[in-house]
Amino acid sequence: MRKKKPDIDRVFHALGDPSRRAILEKIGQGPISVSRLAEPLDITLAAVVQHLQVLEESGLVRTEKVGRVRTCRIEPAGLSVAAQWIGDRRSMWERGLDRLGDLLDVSADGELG
Amino acid sequence: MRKKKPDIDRVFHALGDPSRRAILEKIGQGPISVSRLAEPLDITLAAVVQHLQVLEESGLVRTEKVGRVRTCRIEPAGLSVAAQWIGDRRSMWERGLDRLGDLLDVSADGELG
DNA sequence: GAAACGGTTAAGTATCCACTTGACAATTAC
DNA sequence: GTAATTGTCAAGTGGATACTTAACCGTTTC
Repeated sequence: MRKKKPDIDRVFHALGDPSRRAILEKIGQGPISVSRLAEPLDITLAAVVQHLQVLEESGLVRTEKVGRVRTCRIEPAGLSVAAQWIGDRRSMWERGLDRLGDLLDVSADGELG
Repeated sequence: MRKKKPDIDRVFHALGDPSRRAILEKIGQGPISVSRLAEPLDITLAAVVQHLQVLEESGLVRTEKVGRVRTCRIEPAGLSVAAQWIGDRRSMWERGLDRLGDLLDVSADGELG
């Protein structure tokens, strides 16, 4: 099955790694350089660069090099892809459960955006 | 780095595989048995069972065995975990792009996507 | 009881993936 | 120019992961 990666694949795969999420969150606090990103992370610069490549290809991050410094920033549209995929299914399935809900035990749930 | 998997890890990792998403969507149409799930999928029953294990451990799917038939159904709370993680970051970052931008060291660039 | 059905499990394989090291390139500082 | 800074690239390693086959177990059907 393993072949090429559609967008949604890349995004979810990118988000599935804790180091990558840590990097994302750091970048989310504001534009930042690669080496500053690597400092607190317990992995080598090279590893961070590889993660950044994944994040960039997935559309979650945008980077730009000026002089010898590459600056990373969040690309919010990337997360939107995932958000929409999830949102679509969620509403679909929750509606579906309403129909069957009478027959099943949907008694105690308070989670709904 | 690779160690234990927090919830969010499992969910995103589970969603990162196309076969698993296909399985999810099928289950989303209504409760279904394992073998009926496998039929259209071009992978063996055994592989489907393994994917189901991942989906169940991630909280995206719930299964129940009656007699010799295991019935699979969606567990909407699983997706909620992912939805919330994304939602939190998304609003944070979108707000952040308006405000934090000029407070931090973004001195030399005024261009925004 | 035997055969068919529905699923489970174990073991093996090939690929992917996160990470490292180490050499190198380009920019900035001295 | 030389040295430090910042990042890039290539190759290698170990472990995870997606898949297969094949033996097996419990359930239903005959």
